Amino acid sequence: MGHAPTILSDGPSRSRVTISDVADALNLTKSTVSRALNGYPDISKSTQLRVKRMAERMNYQPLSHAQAIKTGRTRSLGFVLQLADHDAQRPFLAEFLAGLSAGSTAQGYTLTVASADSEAHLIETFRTLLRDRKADGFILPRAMVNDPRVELLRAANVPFVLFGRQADPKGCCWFDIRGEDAMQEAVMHLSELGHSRIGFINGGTIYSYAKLRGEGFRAGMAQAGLAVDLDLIRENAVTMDDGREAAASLLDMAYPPTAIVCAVDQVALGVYRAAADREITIGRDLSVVGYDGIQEGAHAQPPLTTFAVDTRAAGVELATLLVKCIRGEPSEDLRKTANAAFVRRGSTGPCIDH
Amino acid sequence: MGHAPTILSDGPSRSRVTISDVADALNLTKSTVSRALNGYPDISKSTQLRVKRMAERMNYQPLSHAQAIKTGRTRSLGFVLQLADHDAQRPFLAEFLAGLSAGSTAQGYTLTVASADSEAHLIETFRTLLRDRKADGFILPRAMVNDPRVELLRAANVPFVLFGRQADPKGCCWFDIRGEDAMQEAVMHLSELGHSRIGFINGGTIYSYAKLRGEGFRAGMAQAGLAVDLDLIRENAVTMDDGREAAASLLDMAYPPTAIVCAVDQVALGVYRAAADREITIGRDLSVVGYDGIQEGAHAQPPLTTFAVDTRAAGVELATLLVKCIRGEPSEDLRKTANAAFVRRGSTGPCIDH
DNA sequence: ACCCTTGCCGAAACCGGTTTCGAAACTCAG
DNA sequence: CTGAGTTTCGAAACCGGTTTCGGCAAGGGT
Repeated sequence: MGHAPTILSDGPSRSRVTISDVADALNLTKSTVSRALNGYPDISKSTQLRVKRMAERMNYQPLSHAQAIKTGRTRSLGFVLQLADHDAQRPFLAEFLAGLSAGSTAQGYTLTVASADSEAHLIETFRTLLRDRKADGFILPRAMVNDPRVELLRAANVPFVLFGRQADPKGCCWFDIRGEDAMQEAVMHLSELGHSRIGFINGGTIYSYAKLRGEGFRAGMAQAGLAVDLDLIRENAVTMDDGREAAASLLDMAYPPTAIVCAVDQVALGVYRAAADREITIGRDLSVVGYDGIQEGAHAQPPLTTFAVDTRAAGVELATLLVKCIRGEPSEDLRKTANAAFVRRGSTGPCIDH
Repeated sequence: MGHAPTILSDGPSRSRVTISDVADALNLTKSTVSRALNGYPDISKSTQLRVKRMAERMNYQPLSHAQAIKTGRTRSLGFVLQLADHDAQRPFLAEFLAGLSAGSTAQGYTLTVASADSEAHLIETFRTLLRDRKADGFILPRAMVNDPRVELLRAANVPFVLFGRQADPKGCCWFDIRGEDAMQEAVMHLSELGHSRIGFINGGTIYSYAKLRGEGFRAGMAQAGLAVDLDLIRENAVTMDDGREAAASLLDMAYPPTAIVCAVDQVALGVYRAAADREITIGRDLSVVGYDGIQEGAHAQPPLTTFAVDTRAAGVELATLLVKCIRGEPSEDLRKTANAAFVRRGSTGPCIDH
């Protein structure tokens, strides 16, 4: 834990170790030191080693904005948070950001955060960020089906990674959780409990995950040998109120479903409310499965059966991918997915309908 | 919404407007342009105007990292988020960060975010951030009583602002919500409802707000003409589980309180659980007041009476203060507080004890 | 008419790096 | 021993700004 002696000498003499200091210490020129540290082939192996050792010993670290002036790269990753999609990302944000910044610093990058309140403001924000070279690449949370950010960055030829997938993968890197697999598994779980009238409340239609999760639900029904009843499907629910409303319309049907799969935990909690309004006991009269793994789910009554997403790990992964993308690795090699973890809790139980 | 024509010309020719371009356009040297834009007194008013107009017209914006190399200032604000204090800050983070970044960009600054998982790692993170000049100043959330961040930055003579106050104000700027006033108001509210046995569950002892809120509670009791019963006071509760535990010990007393004031909403929700465990109906058998204004409070059963904090506005305020601090305004002038807004909901009701 | 300010601006150094260019030294074949 | 080809490095330009310094012209006092 011991760090260099005089990093922060008091007073105005807080001068850093510069590349010239390293050069002087070795009786070399700074150009040689620079090339040695950057691994140029015209520096002998031996001096390269000498330089790297000395740099280490002197605790030398190039000033990122000093190199940026010539190279154009700041060694920083950009993240623009949108205030529009309210509750959707709020609970995850802390974890996600923690992951992002941890991943960034692990790669020697910093994280620059900006915000935008409207969509127009959003791409304007990207524009100025680009113009001022504030970031070498961007992390785009919540991939959308027609994503203006993707269009902009693709056109500008700036590296970016998506949290979520994209129909047109051209130039896209991404990391995503296979929500479709989770939906499928949810249906299988319910089917094994004896449910056959299974409702589905899908998430925000503008997001690319909605289509996938819808497909996952259908795949699950097919695998369980159940017919999909379109009357039991609702789309575009994001908030708790959305969920309450959608669930209301399902529960008030003549033959209501005995189980409901939700693409989003918040929505599942809305289903709880709709059920409470009708004195339906969740876990007994109605089974509910969510997706996301938010805290409130664990504390709900009964605790929500759901799929936990490791948002933190996703952040780390995305930062790592983005740095690789910036370093020039082909984007086809930079697409990864992972699975959510099924968390069985009290909101699902055997079907007692007939 | 029209922006400059060729900000992002495709291909490698995406050259920006530099200071030399502006100089050439005016038949001046770049030194003159620089001094004109920075308001040096040795440039005539007329040319200063000419330069500023032309810079505007050409959409010129100095490259922050190019100036940083000489000035040492990056025009960016640093924010280190601590992963240790879990739930405490999670719900607010999105709003807070939105405020910070909005405030930063409004001042022409960017926001650089780093993270640290332990306290040792925390100050190490600050050290490298300082060494690499990643930020001109720092926003410190959750002021603590003995705050290592304050000591470090004070010693290094680096500008910073606190969200929260500090006992030793030397060199400190801050913005804070007057939680003590809220606590006092909470007691008055309960007293007016007829409560006299009022419990108090305070927040994390390491944070500087705890002492203040404790004083506020006592001030409220004094104002209401009630004696403070030390048996009804609990300290250092931050999470929901903490709250449940503290409430349990209060409710299991021979003469339990008829109302409980909580320094933190999460803790208040823990009180809900403890009450539910004992089939005590909140709002009727027991009144509860929280503080923070988290969403879950509004959705709880019954909705939680609390004090809403405008976290977003706090972020904006802090960023603004920090920029002023960086610009050299004396820190004594940079200390502001605001009040939380009382939100009366269903968790408080008349005392029906006797 | 002369000198001394003062106002205003250009020239040039500088910040901490990167990158191009050319030359010295060292190889190796003939 | 010589000449061509390689390594390996230093010198210097450059990136986009800031800041110091000095000079020229206008103004003011005597």
